[in-house]
Amino acid sequence: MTAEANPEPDDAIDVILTQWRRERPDLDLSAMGFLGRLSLLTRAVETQVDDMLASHGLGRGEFDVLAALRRSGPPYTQIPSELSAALMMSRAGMTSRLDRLESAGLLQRNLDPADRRSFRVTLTDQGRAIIDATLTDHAATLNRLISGLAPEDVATMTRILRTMLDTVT
Amino acid sequence: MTAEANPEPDDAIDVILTQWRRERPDLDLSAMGFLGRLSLLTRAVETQVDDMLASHGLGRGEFDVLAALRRSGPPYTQIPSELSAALMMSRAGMTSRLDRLESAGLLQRNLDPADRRSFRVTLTDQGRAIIDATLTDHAATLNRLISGLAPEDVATMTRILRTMLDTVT
DNA sequence: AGAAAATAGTTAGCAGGCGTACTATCGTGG
DNA sequence: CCACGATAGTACGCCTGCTAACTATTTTCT
Repeated sequence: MTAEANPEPDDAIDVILTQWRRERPDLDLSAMGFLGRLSLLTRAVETQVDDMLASHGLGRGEFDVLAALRRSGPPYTQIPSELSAALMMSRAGMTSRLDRLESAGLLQRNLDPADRRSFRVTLTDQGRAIIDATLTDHAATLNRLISGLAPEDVATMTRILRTMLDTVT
Repeated sequence: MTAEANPEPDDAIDVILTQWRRERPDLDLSAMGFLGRLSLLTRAVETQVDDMLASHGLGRGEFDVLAALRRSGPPYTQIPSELSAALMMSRAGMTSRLDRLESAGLLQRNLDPADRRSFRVTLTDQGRAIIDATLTDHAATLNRLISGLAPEDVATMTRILRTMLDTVT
């Protein structure tokens, strides 16, 4: 590999693909480069988001719960099953997230007058303040992460990702 | 939203973005749709890969270790620190992965003649057989996941992902 | 109406990461 | 040449997710 002024130099994934070509020339690697980079990028994005959230005292799980309540609009109330379904996680996991957030004073569990098996989970004023501040920072962080991309590339990616999500799910 | 024959109907992310526009019209959401779909897609891909790996009796962590050893070529040997660095994880986590894989008989830890602090981790014949069979299935799974995409879309995505990885990392 | 099935939430125990602290060994600057 | 900082691996305890099992309640079906 002695290319001069190669516009796309080898990255970590290229190195791995070269190894596979040598060791397993029978494999069709056409998807591996794409999906490997997808995975690496998601990991990098999540790391940066997690750092930003940590500066607001939140973990990603907690942030997701507060954001789901916030975007549902006033009175910022959902029941635990709705939240676990919206965030694609187990109800047991939601129980412990809610425990943490309630201990931190960011939300309340009140009795559900319509269903005595359930609760009404509501943002406190403090929770509302924290999620609103964090969201401002969050949007800025995400925008910074894509700032190196041409706007048409963002549009293209969005279109393709939408297609893939449709077929994969 | 009463568009007829909309070529791109609303998906889960569109619904969320609509909520944010109503609740937080001050936020610049241009990155959120893109990165939200990126995250969802990665999650979907990982779920499918994990299911495939489970049918070979492997977790993703174990698979990654075996694959790193396999693609390093004969004699399929690395030291634990190399592996933890290559897989971007802590050495403590690598210790427990290696414990599991050694108990399962898929690799061996031998003394490193050159450095008595370290070990030489090597695939066993059984480990070699399992990773080779799993890799065949893995490549097929990844190719199936992108089978709904036009080849030029795969190339476009790869180019953009490469750019982003460069800037984000 | 009443039995049976479904649903809501929690608890308990397991899994697999991480950071920290520790021991053993290596390498290097005086 | 040897003391001391860096490095390799590990044990320990914590965190946060999961599944399974359980109780309480609601819904459905006959």
